[in-house]
Amino acid sequence: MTIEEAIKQPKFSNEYHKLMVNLLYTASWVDVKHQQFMKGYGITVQQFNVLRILRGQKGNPLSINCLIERMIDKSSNASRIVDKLEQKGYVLRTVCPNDRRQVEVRITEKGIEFIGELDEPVKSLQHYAEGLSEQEAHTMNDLLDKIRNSEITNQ
Amino acid sequence: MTIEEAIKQPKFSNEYHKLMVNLLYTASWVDVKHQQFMKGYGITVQQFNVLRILRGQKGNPLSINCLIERMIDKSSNASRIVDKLEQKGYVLRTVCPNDRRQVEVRITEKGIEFIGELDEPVKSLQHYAEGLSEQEAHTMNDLLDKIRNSEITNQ
DNA sequence: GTACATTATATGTACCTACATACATTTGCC
DNA sequence: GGCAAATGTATGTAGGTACATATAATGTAC
Repeated sequence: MTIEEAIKQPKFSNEYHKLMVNLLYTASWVDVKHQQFMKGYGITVQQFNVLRILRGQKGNPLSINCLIERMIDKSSNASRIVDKLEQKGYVLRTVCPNDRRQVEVRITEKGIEFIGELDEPVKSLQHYAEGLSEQEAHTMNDLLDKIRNSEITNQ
Repeated sequence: MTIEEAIKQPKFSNEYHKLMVNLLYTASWVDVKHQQFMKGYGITVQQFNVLRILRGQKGNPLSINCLIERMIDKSSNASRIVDKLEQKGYVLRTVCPNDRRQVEVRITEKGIEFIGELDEPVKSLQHYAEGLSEQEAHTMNDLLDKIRNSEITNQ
């Protein structure tokens, strides 16, 4: 299905307008796929991403602020996502002794086990990109970076 | 800024994983830009999109269902978005005489005037894509379509 | 034409997000 | 040390989203 068919708009004013719509539409489409997948494991996409970031720290804790820096969607509320993960027993929160304003968040054994079970099935989500050749994926990565970085010249 | 820098992840397991993250991150980035812009006009992105769809109908009404088909984010609640637009006086809702289950939504004069004021400034949002050449934009549109359409073969 | 399924929209609910604000702690300056 | 600014996190609130369900109108089989 072309983007024109997907949103029943026969034509766009130009290739750039079409690109903006296509980008938002496709990302939303991918996001919904992720949501549906995660739901089956009783976790949200954001919670999963935080858990995966923490696992990547290999036992070292991360402050809430550092967590936000590493999140894909930085506008969501990291504090409350950590709340949910703590309730599930997947992470532990402790006040940092050096700076008592900071909170050290670290993944628990239970969290590591849980996310480990998702490693294989989660790879299937990548398959959505694998309709592209590696060259095409590379091209697209470059173009996405280029969109974000053309901002300054366009102000 | 590369996607690696943006989310402080030094490397991805492969180009496909990177692409999924990059796609979601970039779309969220663009969406935030749109949100911030629309906020200045007292309207949300979804409300704006609905209003623009209705204007495109050139006076003809559209049912809620037809509206959903044309929306970029189909999972949002069209009924309540129309509520908000009706409260602002930008659209009118009437029961369809032929099928009294359906609701005909049409844009008002006030709505047309309002959205007309946004035509020029809204073009600036497209500029985010204009860091790309027309050829690159075209390539990217094709690749985005390809991602969504490779689904079937990946099931 | 009655019963049942289908369609179109609206609404209730729980959760999520954006943003403003609060609160505690630390830092820098005098 | 005392005070203002900065920093890090949490929370309150309004609104948005996902999904289940409700309501009403229409279509269909008999």
